[in-house]
Amino acid sequence: MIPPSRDPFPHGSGQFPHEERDLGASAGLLAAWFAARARDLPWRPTDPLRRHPWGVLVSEVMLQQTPVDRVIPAWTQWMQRWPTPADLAGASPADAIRAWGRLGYPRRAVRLHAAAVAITEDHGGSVPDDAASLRALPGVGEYTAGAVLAFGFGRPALTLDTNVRRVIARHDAGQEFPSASVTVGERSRALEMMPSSGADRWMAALMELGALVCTSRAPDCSRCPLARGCRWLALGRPPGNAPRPQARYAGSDRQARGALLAVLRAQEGPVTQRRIDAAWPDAIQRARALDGLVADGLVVPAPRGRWSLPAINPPG
DNA sequence: TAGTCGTGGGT
DNA sequence: TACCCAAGACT
Repeated sequence: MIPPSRDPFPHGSGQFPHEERDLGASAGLLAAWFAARARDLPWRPTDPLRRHPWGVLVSEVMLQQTPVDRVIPAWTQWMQRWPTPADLAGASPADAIRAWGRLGYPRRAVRLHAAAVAITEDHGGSVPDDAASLRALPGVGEYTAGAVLAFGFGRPALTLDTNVRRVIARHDAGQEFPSASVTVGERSRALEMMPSSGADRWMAALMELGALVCTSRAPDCSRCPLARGCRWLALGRPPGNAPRPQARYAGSDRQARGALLAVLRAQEGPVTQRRIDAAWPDAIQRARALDGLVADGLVVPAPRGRWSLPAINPPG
């Protein structure tokens, strides 16, 4: 059940006041803008016949909460080193964690490696092209599965990421921010608006618009191709339900984990407990962080009380 | 569902 | 200086 106050369309789509000019009706304007302004990102092949689902999957996992500018060089090196899922599956998780570098949220590297193993063992080395199989891969949720289907295979799949959801919330619902999580109403309305052909480009264009123009903090409505039909702009851009702020990072377990893992990444072999102890001052928090890293498969115990990145694929 | 999980650049 | 934010997934 959706709390009425969180649903951007509390009266249902049938009574939507601007239904005659929602985003679906502006697809042409959006397509023209995208053709002129889309960034040339390396995982976006200019030739639709040369789609690369593996490259798309790698990019989408890297882009989970990490800005595009930092993903580009990491993705390029990753794809040169592991051009197919089988190539990555043949490497160790430790190699993947080190190649992940400082993209952040390194559990994603472990999951991407595990996904490569699953693709190799269960799907003949080819990225699966159905939603259920994609969702079964480690680290692949609703958004990423849709993105692989749409951008990797050209299928008409929803990619309701934070950008798309923000553009829809503003343009169609007149609200500054979308709700905390995707609602069933959002899915159904987006499906209704999705064009019958070129749905993948429509999703990519909405995403690009949210990333470049309709940004979270400083939207530039003067450069927006959809400004004329934007309900939020027409209402005078009223402030809305701001998303919950992130937890403080300084002094957090996350920072402790990052400090410990940085030591493991920098050294080729196992690391002594002394080196671990020197990486974070608080012993209680340090132990908690190390436990978490082990639980996440980022660190494994080594002989003589030492610690290392997982050099061998875990069983299962 | 709300909390957890990195990192660095922008304001 | 302190936030704020970035193509989410998982529990």
